[in-house]
Amino acid sequence: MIQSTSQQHLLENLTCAQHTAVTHRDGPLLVLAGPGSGKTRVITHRVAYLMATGVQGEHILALTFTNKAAAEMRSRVIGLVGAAKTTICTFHSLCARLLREFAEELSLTPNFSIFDRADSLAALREATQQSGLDPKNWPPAATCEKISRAKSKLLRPAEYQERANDFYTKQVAKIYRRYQQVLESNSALDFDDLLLRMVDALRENESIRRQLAGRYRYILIDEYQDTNQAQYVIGRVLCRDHQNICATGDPDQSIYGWRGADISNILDFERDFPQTKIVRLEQNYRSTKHILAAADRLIKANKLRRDKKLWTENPEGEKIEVVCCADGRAEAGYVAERIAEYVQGGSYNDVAIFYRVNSLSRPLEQALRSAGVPYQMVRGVAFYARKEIKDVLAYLRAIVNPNDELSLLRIINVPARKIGAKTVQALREHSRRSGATIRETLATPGIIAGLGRAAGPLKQFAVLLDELVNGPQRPVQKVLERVIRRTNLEAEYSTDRHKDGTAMDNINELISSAAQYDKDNPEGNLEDYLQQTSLVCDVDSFDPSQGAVAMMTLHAAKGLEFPVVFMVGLEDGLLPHSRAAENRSELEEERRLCFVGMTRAQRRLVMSYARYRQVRGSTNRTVASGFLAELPAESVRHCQCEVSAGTESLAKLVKTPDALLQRSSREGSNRRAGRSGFVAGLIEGSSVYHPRYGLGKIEQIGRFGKFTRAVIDFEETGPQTMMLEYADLHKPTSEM
DNA sequence: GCTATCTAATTTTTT
DNA sequence: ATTAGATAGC
Repeated sequence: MIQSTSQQHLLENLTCAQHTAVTHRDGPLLVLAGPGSGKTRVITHRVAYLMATGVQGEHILALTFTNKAAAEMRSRVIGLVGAAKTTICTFHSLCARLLREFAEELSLTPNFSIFDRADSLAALREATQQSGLDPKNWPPAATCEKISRAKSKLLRPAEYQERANDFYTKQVAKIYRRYQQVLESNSALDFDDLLLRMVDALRENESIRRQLAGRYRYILIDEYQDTNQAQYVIGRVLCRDHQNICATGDPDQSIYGWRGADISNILDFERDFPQTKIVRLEQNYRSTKHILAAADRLIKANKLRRDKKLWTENPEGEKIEVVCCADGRAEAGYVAERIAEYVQGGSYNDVAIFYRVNSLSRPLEQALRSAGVPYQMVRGVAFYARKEIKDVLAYLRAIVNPNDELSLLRIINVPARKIGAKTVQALREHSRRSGATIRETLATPGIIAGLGRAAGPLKQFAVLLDELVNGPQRPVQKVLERVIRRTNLEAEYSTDRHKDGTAMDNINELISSAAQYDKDNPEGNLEDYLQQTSLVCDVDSFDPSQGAVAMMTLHAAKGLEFPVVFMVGLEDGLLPHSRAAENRSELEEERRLCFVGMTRAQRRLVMSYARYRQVRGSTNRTVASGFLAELPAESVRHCQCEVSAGTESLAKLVKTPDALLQRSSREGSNRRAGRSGFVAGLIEGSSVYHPRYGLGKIEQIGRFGKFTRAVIDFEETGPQTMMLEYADLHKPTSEM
């Protein structure tokens, strides 16, 4: 076969197996790719190769699970072929986009809102009450999970109800039905609906299916082991005509079973798609021999799996370190110390810390902060979950989607404009009786006038909304600024004794992200912007170029790699998590999670556990994770973390202060509200030690809003005013 | 209607 | 330990 130079260039430096996967042209292809085996490279080169051999870019669809992965893939494809019209995105954003495109044929309103988890919970609370049940006995969070699982298995309320045998499930079915009505009346879809409605569209509307099958002639799906039933059907139906589906994944890295991911999708791929070409990528280019051998041994303990051999030609490297620490604080201090020592002012990018549950990040944050180690927490959703951000976005949603009552009711009294619960209740009652939306009721002077002293504020609110709706709708940045100014949110958040002023910082951050959006999407509009913000996830916010240590959950770590990895909290009940230890398949998923974490490491891997761990305030004795015992002894070095680092070692330097201050948390950007009131029994005259300013005496101490404000006279620098948070203070140990 | 204080419930992972 | 929701007092 004659190949052009550009094609040859694409195939350079590929191993035999990679070459096969890249050059496979038509028909189903399954790439079983072990960790660090060059999977992303295969996908991107395959896309480029398809294009080099005559496939139009716009006929290629590559689906990922996170926007981050999509962005990464897109930039790598662009690096190979230059600008491409290829669709590379997540399942959810593809569906959101297509549902808007075909809204009319699907009798959907194109400006539908996308409810995130918090919105869904609110809607569920509503649905539970409407079903005559008390949310106390039917917690929305639990119901939400049930419904989500049902949806990911394509079970509608009717089918779910049919299958409900016990009382509890029957009630959930009732709530489920109601919940769908609530979504419907808000013109809203939740995350699962995006997939579900797409499945419906593809199954029931042959013309849409045809169009899309013609548009997307080559389909690539990454992390196939994490697809759920709905995603499986979407992939399968889209390629029915041409069978050009390329799935990549690794059954050993399936960690989303709890979210409805069905591992049998990848295991049964050959059966679903006859004449599948299977390519196995087992050579690892990422990790040292010790790391890979240990991870491989661990995963071999899983019974429900097909064995494969992972191997590498990389050097042997250092042994894995398994560290036993006294408690969580000592563990965090140890990690911080080791990082500082490893990096030595060099590149913090190289280091990552993983944990099973988010709550473990707290002591780590404190330790890193006081050790002066820059860090970055991968928690994108947390930003969009903040009150002030949700408030501003709710205004946008109310503008775009007049049926979105959830958003409307959220902001009807934000900032406070004297429209209280009673008035809202009355308003809803009127709407319910007349069948009109709240928005319409708001525009009916006759009704408003009958609502007593709230009439004025309601009228003003209606006028405000109209103004916003009729104002310019782009660029998004301008719309945001207008909303913030006109609604007085700006005044509310900046001048007000609003916490510590972070609220306005966050809003400003939102505005600059909107500006970025406008830049990236010259054709963008509000709907699209809202869609993007609702579909961001944790990893999306991770920026490896920041020069900071990355901290994230094990789930968020998938797909990433770092030269140095710390895994903390290797304890029974935490890394196999207690909620997952009940049955074999859940335990095996925990083991896969551990496997995923370990295989992120390139050169160094440190796994630690603490003998005592604080859970919800109280300290408990722990047992080391059973997974540690499954690692091969010859690749592991056990060590003991002798003294708790940080606080206690500091204490030894000091004569006898009454309290130790951590480096002030107000300095960093990662602020967290502390506890109110006076702390640690500090009074005027108390002596304190601060890691930066040294010894000092409290001259004045008092309350400042939620915080304690102290003027401290330091021996070195003289008097300083400091805001103290509970989290910043420690009692020195007694034996000094 | 708003605010400050008390209480109960919570924590597995997330598109 | 932290936080959301409930309650009481302004």
